[in-house]
Amino acid sequence: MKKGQVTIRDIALKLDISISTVSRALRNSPEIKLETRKKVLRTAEEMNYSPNVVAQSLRVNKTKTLGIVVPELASHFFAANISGIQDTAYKRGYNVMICQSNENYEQEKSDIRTLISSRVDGLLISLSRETKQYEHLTNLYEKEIPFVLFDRIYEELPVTTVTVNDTQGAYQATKHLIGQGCKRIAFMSGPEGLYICKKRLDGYEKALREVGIEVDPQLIAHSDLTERSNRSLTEDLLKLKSRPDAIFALNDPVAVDVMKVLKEKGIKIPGEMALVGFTNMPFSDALDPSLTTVDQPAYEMGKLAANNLLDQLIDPEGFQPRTIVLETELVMRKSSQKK
Amino acid sequence: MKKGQVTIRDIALKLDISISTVSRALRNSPEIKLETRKKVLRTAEEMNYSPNVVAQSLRVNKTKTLGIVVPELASHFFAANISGIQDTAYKRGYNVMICQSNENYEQEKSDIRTLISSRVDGLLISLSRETKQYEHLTNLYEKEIPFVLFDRIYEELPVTTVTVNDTQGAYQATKHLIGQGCKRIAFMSGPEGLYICKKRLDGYEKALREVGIEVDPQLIAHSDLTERSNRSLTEDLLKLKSRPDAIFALNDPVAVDVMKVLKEKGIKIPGEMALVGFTNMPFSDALDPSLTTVDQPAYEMGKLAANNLLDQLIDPEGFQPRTIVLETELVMRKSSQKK
DNA sequence: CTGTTAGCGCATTCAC
DNA sequence: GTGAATGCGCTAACAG
Repeated sequence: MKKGQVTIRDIALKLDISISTVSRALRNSPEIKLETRKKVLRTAEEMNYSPNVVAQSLRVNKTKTLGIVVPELASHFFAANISGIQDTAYKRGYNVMICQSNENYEQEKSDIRTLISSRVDGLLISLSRETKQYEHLTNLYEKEIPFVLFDRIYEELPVTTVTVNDTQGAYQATKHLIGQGCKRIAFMSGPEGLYICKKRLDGYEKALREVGIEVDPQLIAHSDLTERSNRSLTEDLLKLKSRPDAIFALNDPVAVDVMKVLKEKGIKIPGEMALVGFTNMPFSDALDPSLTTVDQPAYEMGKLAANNLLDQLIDPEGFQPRTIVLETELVMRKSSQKK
Repeated sequence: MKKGQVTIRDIALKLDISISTVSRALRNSPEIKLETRKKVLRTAEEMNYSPNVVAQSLRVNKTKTLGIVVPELASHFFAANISGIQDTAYKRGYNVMICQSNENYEQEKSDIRTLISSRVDGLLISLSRETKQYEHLTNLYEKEIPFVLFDRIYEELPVTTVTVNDTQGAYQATKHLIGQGCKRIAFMSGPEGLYICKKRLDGYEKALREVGIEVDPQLIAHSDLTERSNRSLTEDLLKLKSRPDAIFALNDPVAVDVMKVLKEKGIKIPGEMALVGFTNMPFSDALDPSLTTVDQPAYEMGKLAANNLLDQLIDPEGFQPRTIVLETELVMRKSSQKK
């Protein structure tokens, strides 16, 4: 921040009028003579005036910035979320401040603390995979700091949440595999506590039960989502006496790791093993075979989350928490089509 | 931002001491009695005090936040850059405020204006592909607002820049293709004005000249980087009487589009057409054939850019602009190996 | 070691 | 329609 920045005081001095007049003129207050306003606007322009948002924020007790906490930035899904949030916020005159928890609970708490100190007007949060306690969220709630949860949510609080219909998506995927004639469908999941894992497991089980296939715990793997873990669990699945004929992966990155192992072992996809992912990340269509997956509208999620938070900020009284669930869509490609 | 936030005044009142003592205790000023400090810290904790960074910023004329302007958030390369910046900033006590220009010059200008209004202490900027004028940058420079350019840079200003050695990377890639026996190597580039396009073209040409291959303008395509453009230009290359036997793509996303067209046409990769990308994005190794590419250390770039900006902020006198060029590394995979 | 005072830049009463 | 005065929460002289 430069010291030399011009202030409304400088403008007032130059025009020999009062600070308050300048302030009013700049804010297009109706009580200012058109002439004066024009004069002020012009000299502001000339002097290259740029309002000090920090001072404004202190004065009006609002920063017009949203805080974002995501597990990770360099994941396409979250990047797309943030992109949606940022575009929306910008359009409505808000800035965004971003923190990543790096999937770490302590970091997540610290991020929230930092953003609160920065007095963001509201928060958009997607939980880390380590997060199993939620005092930091109840705390926010009690302090009446507006926040919205998205994707990796916590359900026990009356706040707005935005997710995709994870259960439905997993159901569609599993149903599709069944339709392809698969009998032993494995689910390569993530950490058991994670919201999306639970929901997707529900959908997976529902689809199986519906056609009378018993859920076999051996076919459900809980990866910690590292490539190492994804790979070794895939190998474990392959070692089963009664090997699966399909794998439904928690998300596309996991599916990619599974695919790599299958290819290395010379297992034909989808012939010997059908494969379905979740997310529809870019380039999932460029894999070979192209990856069947459940499309998750990440940008749209970010947009919705931001718009709902902003609505709440603008009209706190009229606010009612919403549970927004976006529908998913199965994108059928080659990795699962046996016919 | 909640009205109910406790201030140092509240703490002072409760402890019946002065505001400044509280302030000093909180900041671990050495002139405060240990006992008082402890007392203050404890009640601050009890009262759930969170310092008002806005007020601090106004007072000290520093916000401890960095502004970031990137063309796009949902691109892995920039997301990884930002991740590096964010981690680094956070470690050194800074926040980041992020804007995306969406590859639009006007938006880029507007983003910078917004961040300046927010009084960020410094900026990290990667230019949009539309940016062909640079007054907004010279303007920043004249105002003495510290900023660093990365990846998509402008060279005519004495500011710190961080890039990879684009020329060298392109040279390595082309050299490698030549080594594989390719005789007619096409370069699928992007907008001519873009820094990285110019630099990579240099490397490409250098490698060709070195072995006495004449640069054929027909083999150099300038895509606008949309899938549509990438595809149609690929098709154009295939229609040439003297068809290329290799394509070096500006980056991995372009390479993916090229690969799709080649596969659709049944052209063997690398047999009939070798292919090399640039970036080493995630999953470029999961493509089939796996993509030979030039690795670009995006996270590292962000880290370096942030650290250099922060150094400049902390010691403005001792500051000298640096031109930081990271070395690239050719990652040889299947899409280019004929032997 | 601690308290008093001033002021960062701005929006907003309250006067006139 | 405009100006003077006040204070947002905090830090930093200046006193003692």
